[in-house]
Amino acid sequence: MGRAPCCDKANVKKGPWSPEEDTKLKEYIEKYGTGGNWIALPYKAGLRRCGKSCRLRWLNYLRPNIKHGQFSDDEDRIICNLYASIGSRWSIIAAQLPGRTDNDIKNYWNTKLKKKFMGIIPPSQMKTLPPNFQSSFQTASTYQNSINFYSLSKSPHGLEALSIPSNFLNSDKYTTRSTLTSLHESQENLVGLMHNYGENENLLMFGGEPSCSSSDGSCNQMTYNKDIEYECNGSGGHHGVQVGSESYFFNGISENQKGILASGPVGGNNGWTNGFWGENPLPLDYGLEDIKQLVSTNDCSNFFSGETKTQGRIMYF
DNA sequence: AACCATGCCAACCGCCACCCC
DNA sequence: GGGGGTGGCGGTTGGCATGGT
Repeated sequence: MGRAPCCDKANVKKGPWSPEEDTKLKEYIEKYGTGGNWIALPYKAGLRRCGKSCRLRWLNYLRPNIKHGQFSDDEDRIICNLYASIGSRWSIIAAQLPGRTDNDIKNYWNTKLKKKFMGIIPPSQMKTLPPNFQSSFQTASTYQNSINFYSLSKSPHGLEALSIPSNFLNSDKYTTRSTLTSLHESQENLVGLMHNYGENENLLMFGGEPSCSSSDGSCNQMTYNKDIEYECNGSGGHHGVQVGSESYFFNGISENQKGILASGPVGGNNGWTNGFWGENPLPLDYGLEDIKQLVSTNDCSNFFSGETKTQGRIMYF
């Protein structure tokens, strides 16, 4: 026996709202409020709509001070920063943008921002890449100037922004726009460097054989797997942790902003790492306190809801 | 002009957490 | 304590608009 529906599906109207329905709903809520019960509201307001539909219509369109239309550069930046930090928690992101709804931001991200910051590699550059990486990889060649690593961890430090010095990178490796290997090696160096941060449980690990996977066959997303073994610093001091196969997603390329956002499982269930590095990385300067609070109140092993916990992600900005 | 592909966004669906009885 | 009802959320879909061939 399935779950009881929230309304009588046979007798409710679906689809776009008419101006008359909008007026009815708006007038009712302005006069009586929601009464804390959306399910009963449509009946009281004389609407043949599901309560959930009324709620959505009010929250996303009818309520006062809703902002529609063009997103500003500031809003873009905030969305990207927060997405980089907390993922697709649209309601939390929307809370940082007065007048914007989670649905609006979600649509905006999915239709525009994602493409803006995770664009497809131009065909001219694709030729320069090894076949396996074509349409997946722009290479790390332009990211060498500085590295910033933002970590989210379960450590007592909570959220930390770690600046990694530019001389960390071997510029020879990083200035050749060639293969995944150079990036791979640099990333392994990064792991070593992160390792040196001592108390943190945070580590970032890359490696192994790339493979292309994409639901639409366009191959603009690549999964990168490897059986790996590495050490991390746990709360009890240094100890070795062996980890099985790990996957990272490479989600496209952008010419506009250079950098990488990465996240991945660390030490089994011991932590979760999420980071961004690159040239002129977006400053993580907005909503940091909010994020800190989120981190402090959330189990970071579940921080990326909906993600397979054994998988990580990489995105290009 | 007609057809097709793509973009966009409002709305829906289903899951889950929370609250109250 | 637990079970049902509800709200909230994120993912997905459907249909209209626009652009390209």
